Amino acid sequence: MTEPVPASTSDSPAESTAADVEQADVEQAGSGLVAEKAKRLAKLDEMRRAGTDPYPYRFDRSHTLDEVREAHGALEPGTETEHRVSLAGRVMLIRDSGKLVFATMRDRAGEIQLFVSRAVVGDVAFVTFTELDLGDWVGVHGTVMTTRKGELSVKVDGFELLSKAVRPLPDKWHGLTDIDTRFRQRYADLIVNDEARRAFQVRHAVISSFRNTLDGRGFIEVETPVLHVEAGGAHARPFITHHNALDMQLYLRIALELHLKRLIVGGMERVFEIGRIFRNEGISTRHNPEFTMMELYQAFGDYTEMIEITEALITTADATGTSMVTIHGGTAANPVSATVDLAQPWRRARMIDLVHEAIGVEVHPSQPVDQLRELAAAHGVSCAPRWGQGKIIEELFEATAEHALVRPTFVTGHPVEISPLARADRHDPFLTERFELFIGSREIANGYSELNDPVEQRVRFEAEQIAKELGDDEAATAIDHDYLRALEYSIKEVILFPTLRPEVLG
RNA sequence: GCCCCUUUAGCUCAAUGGUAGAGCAGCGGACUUUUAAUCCGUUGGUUCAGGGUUCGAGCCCCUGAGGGGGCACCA
Repeated sequence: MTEPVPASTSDSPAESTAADVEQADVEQAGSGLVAEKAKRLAKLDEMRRAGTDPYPYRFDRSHTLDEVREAHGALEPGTETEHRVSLAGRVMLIRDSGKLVFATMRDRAGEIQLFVSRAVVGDVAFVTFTELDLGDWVGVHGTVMTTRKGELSVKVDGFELLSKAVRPLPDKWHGLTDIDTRFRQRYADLIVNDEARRAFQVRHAVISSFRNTLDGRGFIEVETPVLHVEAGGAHARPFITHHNALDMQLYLRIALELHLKRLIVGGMERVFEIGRIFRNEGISTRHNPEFTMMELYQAFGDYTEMIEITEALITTADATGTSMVTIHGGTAANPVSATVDLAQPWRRARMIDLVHEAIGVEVHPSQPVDQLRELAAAHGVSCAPRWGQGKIIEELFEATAEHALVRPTFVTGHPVEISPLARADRHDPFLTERFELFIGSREIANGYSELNDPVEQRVRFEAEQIAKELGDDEAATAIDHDYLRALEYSIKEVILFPTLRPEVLG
């Protein structure tokens, strides 16, 4: 990054040039990178001496690169048009063949080839163009054409540097592969890795679709506090912070739930929030201390309606333009892939039935606990002494059935023991009206008919000894409502700047 | 937190304990339809850090740091 010279400084650019500053670094480190930067900084000084601003204030483009491709993508090879365009983009590749230079330019939406002929732009401008570096941003003027091979190009007749890149790009073919470097220098990752850019476009499309879908169903988007007096709504260790004026300890929220429920109490009937939450736990490729979660709550419905909404949210968010997707799941040792048409109805199955399918033996929370313990042991699941039937069934499910849930599957009927907030199944008092959506062997959504009997809720909480959840009683006991906690985004590939250990800059 | 793997040029990667290399990028040269352009030449290194063994360490040993994977926990 080049710092602009402050207007008040008495140093003139000629007395203290960027190249001079860099020269000290050359002597210090002497690496190829420093030498390369020094060359590019010297070019900047040269341009300024010649009266050209290497970082001009503005460039008015006529089209984005995908617009040009859309309008002229069908041109026959060897076509010249009169269509004039002004385009802006970053120089990604240069192919110099003497008196003719080809360059690949890219903006956020596409790429196009620049056709720069010495005979067209003139000797001086041609040399200037060949002095561009990979990574520079340029604005070009010219006409749309195709080469003999049919490559859509712009025959450049004028151009200007829009922003000089002082640091070289990563390998033009391999890009950046080191995951650590990709996250630390996300800007470089976004420049060279198509998949990195695409992930965030898809993420935006999905969230935008969620908003549209919920808006169409009468949901209101809200923002609730991030700073909580009590960190509730989930089981997780919170971040602790402090408010000076109140001299009070506060927690960063670990869930959206508590305030959204209060809004249901207040009669808003249908609300949702897409918000950042914070959990002070381990960091891994799939766990970031801060991540985005969506929760939505609807009064008067039950969990079957929430299942329907969940399926609609995802099938409507066709960010890829097709309902056919390939899903990767299974385990690391035994990966499984499935190509699925999301438009087909998704399977719904009770947890106990999935366990039955997997091990060939029927299970139910009403069974004697010793019987389930033996079954668990037979499948390599070691049980803690305090575990009841419900917990053992869940562990059996995770050990024997979960990995096979590659296609979207709603797992329902979780045992009461492991679902302290869910209402009992109206047909089976040992189970709850709850679901978890599994896609690719991973849980991505969770919801239920909420327990709304205050006495029963208190009994459950006390039985579970979940002290932190007790703060939720006020909201839970005041009204009759159902809720869904739905979709969560959890992988770092959709987080632009994941939390990393501080980098030591040499 | 535990186990395994890993860290070499700007990037992607090599290198039996015996002079640290290649491709790309960069630099110089040739080329007016290339497209990872091609061809010829060429610069560039605190081999993550600190100790140790050895005549000699990128390589072996110890300690530490960063990263990746797995387990545990979760989302």
